[in-house]
Amino acid sequence: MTRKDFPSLRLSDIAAAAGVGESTVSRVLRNSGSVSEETRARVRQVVAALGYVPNRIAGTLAAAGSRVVGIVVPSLTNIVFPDLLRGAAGQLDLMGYQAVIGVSDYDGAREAELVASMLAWRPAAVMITGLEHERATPDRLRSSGARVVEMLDVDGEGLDIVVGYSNRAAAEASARHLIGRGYRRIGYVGHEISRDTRAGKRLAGFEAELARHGLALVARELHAGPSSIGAGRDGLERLLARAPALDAVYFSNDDMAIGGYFHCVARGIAIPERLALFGFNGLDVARLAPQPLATILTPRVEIGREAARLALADEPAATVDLGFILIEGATA
Amino acid sequence: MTRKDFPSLRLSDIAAAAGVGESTVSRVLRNSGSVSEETRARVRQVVAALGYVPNRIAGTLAAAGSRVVGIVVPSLTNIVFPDLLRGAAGQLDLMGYQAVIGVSDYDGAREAELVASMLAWRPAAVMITGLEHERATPDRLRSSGARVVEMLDVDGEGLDIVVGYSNRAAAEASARHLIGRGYRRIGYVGHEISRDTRAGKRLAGFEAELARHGLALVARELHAGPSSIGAGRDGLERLLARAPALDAVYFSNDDMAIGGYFHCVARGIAIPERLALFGFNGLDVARLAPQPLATILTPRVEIGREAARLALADEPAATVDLGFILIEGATA
DNA sequence: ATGGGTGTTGGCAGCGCTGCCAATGCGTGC
DNA sequence: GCACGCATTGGCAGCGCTGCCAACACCCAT
Repeated sequence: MTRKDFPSLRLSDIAAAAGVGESTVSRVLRNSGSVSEETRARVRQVVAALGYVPNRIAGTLAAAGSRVVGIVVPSLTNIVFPDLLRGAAGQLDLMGYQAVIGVSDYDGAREAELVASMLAWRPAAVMITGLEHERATPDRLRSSGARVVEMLDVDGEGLDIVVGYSNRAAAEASARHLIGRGYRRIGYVGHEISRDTRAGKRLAGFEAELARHGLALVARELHAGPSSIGAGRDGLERLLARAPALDAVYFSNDDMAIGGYFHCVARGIAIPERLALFGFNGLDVARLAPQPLATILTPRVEIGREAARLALADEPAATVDLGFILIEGATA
Repeated sequence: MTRKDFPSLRLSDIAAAAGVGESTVSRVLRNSGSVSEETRARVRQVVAALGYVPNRIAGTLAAAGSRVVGIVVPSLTNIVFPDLLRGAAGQLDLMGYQAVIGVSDYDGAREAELVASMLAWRPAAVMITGLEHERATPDRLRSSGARVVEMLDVDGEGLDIVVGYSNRAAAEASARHLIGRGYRRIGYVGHEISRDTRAGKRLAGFEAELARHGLALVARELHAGPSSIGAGRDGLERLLARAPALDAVYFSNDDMAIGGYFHCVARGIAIPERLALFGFNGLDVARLAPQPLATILTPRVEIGREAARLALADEPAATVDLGFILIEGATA
């Protein structure tokens, strides 16, 4: 079968077949204006019989306002972002909008490009993650007329709507928890904090809280790449080789922490007696491990949902902090 | 700041500012046709100075062919689908296309709706998962003129392009592996196989292979909901309560299997001596566990990438089997 | 009978771009 | 000197729909 010149049906075909005007068909399809029950039924029947699918490209152009929302996430490898997407897509769907996605690989330039190409679709809103963006991005967004939602971080200035939690506060809470349990020789295993700015903020918050208690990180191990279970596993191994006397380790997130946990189990390192572990995100895998990981549960799906809702609501700019929950677990 | 009537720039504004015709600006923006280097530079400069973003809605309507591809996945909870999306989105991006996504929650009716609403955007292609769809879906797709790619399963008839692996063959290989290792009292822990038809095919293939060796499943436990680590953990617990003498368990996928593994570790059940475990998908978490899970590695990212490539290539319908790799691991 | 609602319907401009065609200027070959 | 080809450019119809306005039929109150 060839792929060209498809004789696609148009509104006027339906109008002709139903013996009504185009406007009437349009009204029926959009459930707007008043149309008699009889006419409505007839048009519906013709639409179904011919299998007509309205062309939303044309509709959008004419109506000057698209039912599309662009979403740019830094990664799809960490389940955090699919969770966010899930919340957003579900809510958008409910409101009759469609999600267009882009993956930036934690690259600001890539994000800028993706935002630009999404704006070409004149989306009703653009949803991005974090508050730090390349120079051009805010300007482009502002002059587009689209609502903008920044997700997952409330530590800083937003462009329009911000929905997330405080990475700083979460890290501080983590530090206080470890200190409260008596841990003093604390290390850190993380990934590229220059690209993942939220992880960077957590590290900064964690260190600041340690400092307030007269402590400092004993050692740190940074993986040059995105977070992963493997990176956490290897990272902890290297960290312990350099600083064997640690009594606790703070990880940049749960992926890393689960890797660390696996390393300890494999090596027979007693948790939490010999070494305590603390993560971030509250992933299923962390919460259901034989020893539930001490971590911070973030309301990712809710953030996506609320972000989508606010993006399409006609409300003023605002910052919404959805908070987090510290899960004590059994590893710290 | 109000959100209405944004004085968006149009092609004609750029043309006027640059002192050229609209066609020339259009040619510059699309790198098509011949334009003198001098004019090209001038137009580019004006576009940059004014921050003009072409309206792709209008462009698409005029050119009758959109640079959009619709992707419908059943879930985002299982990392398998984000992986698929990642492969697809990356490749689409490379080819200058945009991905519009929908999540069907393993519901055929929902899938049908999502497909319909995507077709309203006149996508160049639609990518969906599996070969089983609601009655209306294939008809709609066929009459849309869009290329169709069905992913993750090659066991059956496809509509157009099919990219995946054989769930049946993978399950048979799993069964042979367990049998070859001497396991005979085999159980199954799975999730709703009526909705996740690929998991259903694996179960059928597994049982068929057992039968060929004169064996049958000793017991099975089905969770009434999507797969998850928690479901696998609880499922194995219930299964063992009913059938304590099992020597191996086949899981519907790695999420379930990891849950089972966690259950065994928590309960001190020796793996694989007392009980062998076998999963499906080859997730990171399974491969990096203290005892790597015996599982089947599926090329999900590659499937997404290849599916996107073929969807936009001008080639005839075809089925591409990207195979799978059996990972022996340490749990079976 | 008249005027003015009310519900229903059709006509048509125009959304911002692209594709096609015509117009122009200029160099070449005979 | 003339016809022709080529590179470059501009004009404009039209993609399929929506929004606006006018038209019409009917009903009710006056």
